[in-house]
Amino acid sequence: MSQSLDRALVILSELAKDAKTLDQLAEQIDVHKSTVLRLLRTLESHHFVRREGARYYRLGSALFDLASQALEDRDVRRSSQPALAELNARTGHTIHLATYEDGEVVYVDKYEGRHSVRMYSRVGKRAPVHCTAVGKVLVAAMAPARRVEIAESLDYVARTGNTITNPADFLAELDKVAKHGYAVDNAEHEDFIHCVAAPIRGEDGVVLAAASMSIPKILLDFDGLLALVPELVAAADNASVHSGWTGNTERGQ
Amino acid sequence: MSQSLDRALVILSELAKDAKTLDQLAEQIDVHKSTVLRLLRTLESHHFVRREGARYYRLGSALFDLASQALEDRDVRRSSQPALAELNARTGHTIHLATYEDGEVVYVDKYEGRHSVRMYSRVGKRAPVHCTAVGKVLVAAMAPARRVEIAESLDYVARTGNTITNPADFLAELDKVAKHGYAVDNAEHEDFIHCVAAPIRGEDGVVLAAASMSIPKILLDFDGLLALVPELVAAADNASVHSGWTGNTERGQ
DNA sequence: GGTTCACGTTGCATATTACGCAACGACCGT
DNA sequence: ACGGTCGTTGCGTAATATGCAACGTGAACC
Repeated sequence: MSQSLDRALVILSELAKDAKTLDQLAEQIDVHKSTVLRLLRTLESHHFVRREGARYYRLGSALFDLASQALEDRDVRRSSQPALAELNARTGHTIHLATYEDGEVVYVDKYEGRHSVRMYSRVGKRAPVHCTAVGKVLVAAMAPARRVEIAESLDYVARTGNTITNPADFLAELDKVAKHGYAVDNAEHEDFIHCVAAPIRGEDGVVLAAASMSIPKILLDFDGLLALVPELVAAADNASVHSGWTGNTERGQ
Repeated sequence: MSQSLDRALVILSELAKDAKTLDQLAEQIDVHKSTVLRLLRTLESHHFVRREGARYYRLGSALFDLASQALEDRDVRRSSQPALAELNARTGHTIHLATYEDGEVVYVDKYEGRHSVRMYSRVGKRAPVHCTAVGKVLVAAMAPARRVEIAESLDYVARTGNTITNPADFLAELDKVAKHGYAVDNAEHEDFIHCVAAPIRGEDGVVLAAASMSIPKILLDFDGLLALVPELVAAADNASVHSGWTGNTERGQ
């Protein structure tokens, strides 16, 4: 809708990948150097980008200034922190905290695992709902009608051989998730990793977010993964309590 | 330089303070609603803002996506992490990691203290160099000529009764800092808080960043603060080693 | 249940604003 | 000293963002 703003935002995404020169940027987004220069100058004046030496541009400090304010808003993040940090410290596995945002999952927090297998995830990154444990948990928490609506609007990109690729299977999976109170991603997103996830609830039992543990398959087989479910659910419930959840703890099987 | 982009960036800062409605934003930045709406739509399409309900706008996930990428770039942050986290865990005090960026200090990382006295600082926030311990450390590390240049370009806003308010005093302070290898902020920035800071060095001894401990005066008097200097310096040196510093450990007194 | 706000939203005409161009200038390497 | 590679500038043009006024929509109130 606003061309120059749009271009500026594209520039920011480009710079996120790597520091770039004016010419490189101009070529990549296919606009004249002078235009890019003007945009960069405006961005720079607000500290959204900074120059490195004479030619390179990098993302600036305003980004993490705004980001840390934006994150403080997300109360789940803070209230879940102790429980998740503890789980991470005790198990040494990678923990993600995620929320649902129009058709996708957004990672709101991440606790790096000790066995640092490079995982392509990051706070702020988005991922599909159909092939992630957190995605399943979040959608499973919605009203049946909404589930169907979402299930039918998805893209079902097959990330691995195990990825669910049609609405019917996805809805069936969601039923299971809703019944059991946790979700599994059996290498449906990335080939060498499987995950379990559980919901974090706030007042009135509304699901605010989902917490997951991601473990390389080489490190733990599927049965071993399932054995971790109780620990994860316990941590998620603990986080729920700190997030305003007052529902009964003896959840019906 | 680019009006619409400029306005959009202002909108983002406004939203950082609090979620706002279209009308509120239009009034605050003094442009027509329809204009704001178009900007918001573009921002929304890139996930820089998100709608909350029908009327409220909030900062979106793209911000922390970019921010975490931007922060990963700043290697000091990662390499200093273990040493600073340890110091924070052991002492329970608030630790800041900061870098210098055109005339100001930028907080790159923060480890919250246990005695959670509300401090008005945040990752990404900027602060003046003349009244912060980290600022003194960073400027003191520069060549004498550059120090003078900076000292003369500063604003010297008096934040408290102790704030240094002229170039001569600031330069004298910098000499002391350079000589001792650490800096003190004796309630020069905020009335009830004093700090100590030390440099973190990389290859060739270049100062990459400064680490500081901030402590409420009620909790510890000035002598007590000074007594913490060795611990801080040790942690900073440790961080230096992990940041590529190979200089001699027996620094001349 | 109807009336009234308080918003968000749309289409359109205007000129302001951002655009691309081409020439300039700074810097670096040879 | 020369060529090349970038960043930078001024300018005329027209595309683009703007403000306006009218329209929807939802909630609140009587």
